[in-house]
Amino acid sequence: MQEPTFLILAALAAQPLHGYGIVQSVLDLSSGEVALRPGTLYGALDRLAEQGLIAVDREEAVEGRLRRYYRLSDSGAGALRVEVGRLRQRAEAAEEQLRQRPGIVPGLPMIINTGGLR
Amino acid sequence: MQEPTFLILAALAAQPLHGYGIVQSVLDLSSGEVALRPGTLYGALDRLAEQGLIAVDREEAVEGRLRRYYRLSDSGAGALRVEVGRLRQRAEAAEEQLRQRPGIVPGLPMIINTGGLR
DNA sequence: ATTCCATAGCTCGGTTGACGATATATAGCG
DNA sequence: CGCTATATATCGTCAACCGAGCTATGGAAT
Repeated sequence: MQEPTFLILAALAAQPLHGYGIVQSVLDLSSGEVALRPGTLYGALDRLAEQGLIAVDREEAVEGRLRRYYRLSDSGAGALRVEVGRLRQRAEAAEEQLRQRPGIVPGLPMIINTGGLR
Repeated sequence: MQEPTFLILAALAAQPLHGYGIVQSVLDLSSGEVALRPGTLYGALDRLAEQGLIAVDREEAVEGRLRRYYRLSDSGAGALRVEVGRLRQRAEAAEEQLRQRPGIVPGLPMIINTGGLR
């Protein structure tokens, strides 16, 4: 699961949202780092609905415009929880590796002949 | 950055490794979940070297077979640290959303007429 | 008045990156 | 003799993300 997909599920975890609301929520959840493009959003929404991780909650007509609300399904919440665990585990493993990373080895002290002695 | 790429960088963080060694290390780091295929590995290795995140450390000839060791560059280590931070933040944000998730609402108590009164 | 921005939805084509399959080659084990 | 492990590499496919573009309304700014 990629980042946009993960964040869409996360956005829907708290409450049902319509497309534009998801974009706003994801922007918020990602500290402004992830701005979902329409292609990404609707592609993911179709895919996730097909997989049963999300479902259409309801459709509202507000001022002539249609608002389609999506809701996270129970299996979607499960998938999200699994993914959160993965992220945690990966982050920890990587940090442990970085801790073992050899830093700048000082080596033998360097003696520079400045030509001062003659 | 996707999971395989992230794990390759993580594997190289502790010490230089050759291709097959990376596969073993990634398997270990991911609790046995991620088994890198050759296509993924060598594709990623080429890409990461091109981006300057990794570099060829040395080449050894062991029993006629070539072993090409890769090493994480400083910018690669930086990229990995940034990514670890991202993962942490995403996991936390998603968990907070899940905490806000409405559970099973009990609703009004159900009164069932069993037909016992008459 | 007109332009711009925010809200709100959607389609299409391109690119990236992961994946599966396949190939090659050696060593060791059963 | 075949299987497994070690070791590297290529090819074609596919999923997913991205950018660009389109339609539409309402309010604010120019």
